[in-house]
Amino acid sequence: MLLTRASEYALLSLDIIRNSEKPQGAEQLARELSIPKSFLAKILQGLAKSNILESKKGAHGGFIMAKKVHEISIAEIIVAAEGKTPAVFDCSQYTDSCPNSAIGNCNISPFLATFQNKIDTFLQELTLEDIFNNEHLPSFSH
Amino acid sequence: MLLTRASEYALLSLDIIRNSEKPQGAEQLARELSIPKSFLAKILQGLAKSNILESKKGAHGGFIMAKKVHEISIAEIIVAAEGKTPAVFDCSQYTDSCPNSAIGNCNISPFLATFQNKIDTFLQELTLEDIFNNEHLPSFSH
DNA sequence: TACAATTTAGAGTAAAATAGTCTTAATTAG
DNA sequence: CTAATTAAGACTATTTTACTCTAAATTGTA
Repeated sequence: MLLTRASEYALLSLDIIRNSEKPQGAEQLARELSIPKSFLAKILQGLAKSNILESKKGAHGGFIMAKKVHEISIAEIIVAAEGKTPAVFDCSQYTDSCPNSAIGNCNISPFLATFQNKIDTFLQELTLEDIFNNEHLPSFSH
Repeated sequence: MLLTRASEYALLSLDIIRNSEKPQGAEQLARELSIPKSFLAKILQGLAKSNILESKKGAHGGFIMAKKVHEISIAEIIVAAEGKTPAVFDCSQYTDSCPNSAIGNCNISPFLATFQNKIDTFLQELTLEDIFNNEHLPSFSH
């Protein structure tokens, strides 16, 4: 799978946070979404580090949006949640077992690069605002 | 990652087989590509079952193309190699831990469906002929 | 000022997926 | 008949995913 639960939880959390006035705590969000609190806390930390969320420590603390929803791309959310760009196939991970030692330069590299680029572009052009407003999802008919 | 080594090995093997007159054996292909023979054999079996390759048993046996390269989509190669369609994120795998028990029907479902459909379409429209001929790779500029 | 509620950081763990291996059986050209 | 090959399926090792746990730092409020 291209995405893991980290991205799922990040997006579901952001959907709640964007609609809240007060800071939302990890525990509260975890309860509302029925997902593990410790795991969610880690993910929210990542979103805060990436300046998608702003965190408030201490009593009545929690997380609020650090930017407006139309200023946040889905790409940056996923990168923050996953800790890396979601890859179609990462040759560089297999440096010592690449057939022909042709990393990034074999016969299937152009295809992989095109495919990866297509995904990157799609995710960069979509904002957090778009995905909760179906009409704004880009069509894929052409 | 969306794809595993199975798809990589399948595509690299098909690139050799499509350019060969004689049936190519698993051992021969594995040597040429410097990849594990037993693993490759499994992948080639899958391609044969999916009617992408034709297998010839016995002495001087091996694999030849079962169809023309322009009749084989990249989608069907990947499905045959991976044993399933490559998924962006498969909710149905988490039936008993879906936040809100809203499988396929939560707030991020429309986004996931659109994303998945985009990938499916891209792979279905590409043929084995296309990917080794860079000029035919669809542009991603628009 | 003390305390309770919170985030932060980092190490640790269990389950699942990936990337293989190995063995035995079936088939077939020569 | 035999050597070369694919087919099938069980098995194993490594890596990734999906968490948990603990201790420390921060901060609003009594």
